[in-house]
Amino acid sequence: MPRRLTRAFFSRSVHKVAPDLIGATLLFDGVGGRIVELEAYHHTEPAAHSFGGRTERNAVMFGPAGYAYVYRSYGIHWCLNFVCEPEGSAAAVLIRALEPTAGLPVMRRRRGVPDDRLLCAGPGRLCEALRITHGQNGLALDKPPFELFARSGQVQVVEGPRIGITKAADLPWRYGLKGSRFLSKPFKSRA
DNA sequence: TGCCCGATTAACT
DNA sequence: GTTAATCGGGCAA
Repeated sequence: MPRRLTRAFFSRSVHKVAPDLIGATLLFDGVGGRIVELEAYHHTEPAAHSFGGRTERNAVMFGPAGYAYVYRSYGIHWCLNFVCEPEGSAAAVLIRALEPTAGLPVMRRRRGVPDDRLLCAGPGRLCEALRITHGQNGLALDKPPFELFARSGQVQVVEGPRIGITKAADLPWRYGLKGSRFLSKPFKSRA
C-alpha cells in the first residue's frame, strides 16, 4: 500500500517537498493521477503571490503546511498549490501537470480534448479535469476529497526555469519527471 | 475609483 | 509564430 502524505511531509523546505512530490499520486474525489510537473514559490522571491505580504487572496499561503491554495489565473482558469514549510514561510508548490491514472472518463468529459495527454498538462487544465475551483481554497490535503499518496519506487527528476513568469525567471524552481509525455512543456535537456 | 497586468489556454496565421 | 478571452488583486490617485 502506498503511504499517505501527511502534514509533516509538507512542513519541510519547498525544495525538498517539490522533487519528492514527483511521481506522487493526487486524487480529488477519486479523480487524478501522478504528479509529473510542479514549481516552487517562496515569499522571499518576487514571483510568489506571497511576496509583499499577506493579503486576502494569499492568506492560505501564510498558514500551516498541508493545505490547498487555489487562485484564479488570468480571470479564466484555476491553479492549485500545496502550502509547504513551517507556518509563515508563505511557500508553496504549484501543481502543473498530472499523468492521468484515475477517473479518465470523467476527465475526458470535463475537458473535451481528443488526446489524453492534454487532460492535465497544465495548471489550469488539471484543475478543470479535477474540477478544482476557489471553493477548494484552504482545504486540508490529508482529508477527503483530497487524497495524496507517496510515490513507490525511484524516479528521475529534472529541473529548469519556471514557466509564465517575468520576475525571478532565472531561478530553476520547476521540477518534472524525466521523459514524461504528460508535461505542460518539455524540459530543456542538458548537454 | 480607475488602471494595469498576470504562476493560462485555445484558436488563430 | 501571435493574440483574444476575461476579471480580480494590488496599487496609484
